[in-house]
Amino acid sequence: MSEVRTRFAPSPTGYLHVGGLRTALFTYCIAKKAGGKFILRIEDTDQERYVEGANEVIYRTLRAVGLSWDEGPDVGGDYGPYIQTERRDIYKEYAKKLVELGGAYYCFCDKERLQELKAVQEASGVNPMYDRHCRNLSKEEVEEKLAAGTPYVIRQKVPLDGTTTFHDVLYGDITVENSTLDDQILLKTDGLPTYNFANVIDDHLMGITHVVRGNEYLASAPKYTLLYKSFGWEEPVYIHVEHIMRDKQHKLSKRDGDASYEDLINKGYLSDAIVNYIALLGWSPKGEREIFSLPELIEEFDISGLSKSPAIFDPLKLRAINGEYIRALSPEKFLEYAEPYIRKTCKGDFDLAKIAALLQPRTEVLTDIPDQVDFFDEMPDYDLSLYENKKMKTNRETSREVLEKALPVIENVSDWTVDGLHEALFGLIAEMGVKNGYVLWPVRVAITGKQFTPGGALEAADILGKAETVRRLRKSLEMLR
RNA sequence: GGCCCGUUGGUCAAGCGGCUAAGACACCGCCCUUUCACGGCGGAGACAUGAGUUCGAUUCUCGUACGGGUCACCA
Repeated sequence: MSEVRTRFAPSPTGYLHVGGLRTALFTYCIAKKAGGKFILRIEDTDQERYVEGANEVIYRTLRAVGLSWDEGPDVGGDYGPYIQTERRDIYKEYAKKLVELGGAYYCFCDKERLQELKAVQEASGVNPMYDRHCRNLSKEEVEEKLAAGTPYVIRQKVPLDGTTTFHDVLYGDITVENSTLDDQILLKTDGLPTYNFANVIDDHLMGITHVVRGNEYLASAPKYTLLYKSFGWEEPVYIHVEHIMRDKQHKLSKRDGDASYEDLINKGYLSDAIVNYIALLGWSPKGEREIFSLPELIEEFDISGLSKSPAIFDPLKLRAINGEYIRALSPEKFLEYAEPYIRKTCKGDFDLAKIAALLQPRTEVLTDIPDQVDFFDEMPDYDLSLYENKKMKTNRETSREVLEKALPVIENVSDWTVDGLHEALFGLIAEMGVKNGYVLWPVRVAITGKQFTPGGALEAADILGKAETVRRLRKSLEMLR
């Protein structure tokens, strides 16, 4: 059996949609699991949509997630070039060959005629299709127009009757009537191929064995099958994957602002978590585990786990998975990720490692961080009602009393560590014969000014330092008096 | 509209003729606990629908409904 070769073939739009990324991921896994090759090909035959620097976005993203390609534009390979605009002569050659083989023909209809035709067809409720006006031009007529320099396209010569069947791994055999198939354009006036032609030529020439692509190509797949037949080529294995949706009705789209890999990174998600999550959309592993690194994904991946129905992208689930990844990070690594976010609201000279340690179990996405650490630089103005806590049995009165007792105790702490503070305050708690929260709640409120904080009174005091802690306690006590 | 495809809890999903129909996220409750988290335990919640095949259908077939895709010199 020959080597498995798969390809990811994005068009450079300057934007890598998570749906595309997921397709790339599945494609990559299929190749790697089989010990095969993963190829990157850039489909840039639409010159009007050319976007400067778009290829770099693709390279950068795939590298960031670890999908390394064995062959591609920047790394080369035996089947290049890997950018379609650099292959235009190849397509032309094969288009002409197809004409000779009887699978295609020259068409000289201009866009105006086509537009009128379409308008008429639509008006009469007929499915818009090319009327095959040029399908039966004589060889002489064609030569003549060609010689005269008439602009032309090359169209596929679809059989007038009969059916075409193609096979998809997930959907099985799908059969359609040839009469429903249009004589689609293969080679455009500008000499470049359409996707419909280029993908067939390239996949064949590049020895692609498995084609993974979005479900939107399902409808045109029979036309590709016909093309392979005309050339006498063997078809690759097809795997059409369903879309990732925003909700039941709409695909996840650019305008939602979280449809690209980079959008997600900017929202504070970790690369590995994104990959892990999107793998779970439309695919499910055999067991119950759902956290997988890329190598584990390759190991675990199986086409039979792919789903035929669309999956709705659930940001909440991504958050949860991201949280798992964050918690699994080493403290050092987490600090590295967290520091820029901490620094957004906490500029002071604090022990960031300690802050990060408190943050790590409380962070699902990195962007959760700034709001959690905004009290370190300066205590926010807070409402005294914060001292009222039913469960702790505290109110403003009890808090004032407690703080009055706690202040001297805290001022006396010489070992300013969580342990030292623990010893001192728990001493007071024991002495007073009250519950921990009765003392610790008001202390925490008094030095943080917040209802919720990462860590408790001891941790906050430890990080704030003695001088600042005492200053805040005094200030809060003033407010309570 | 024609053609193609899909439909298991709110979401992702397992299931491949016989199960009390997994699991995860979210939700609710309890425990842990100095807040919030983390962690632990428990709970509620689903086979779109109608026929047929069968001793037996979530699973097979057909219809219906709903949803999606596609009908470009875009990919």
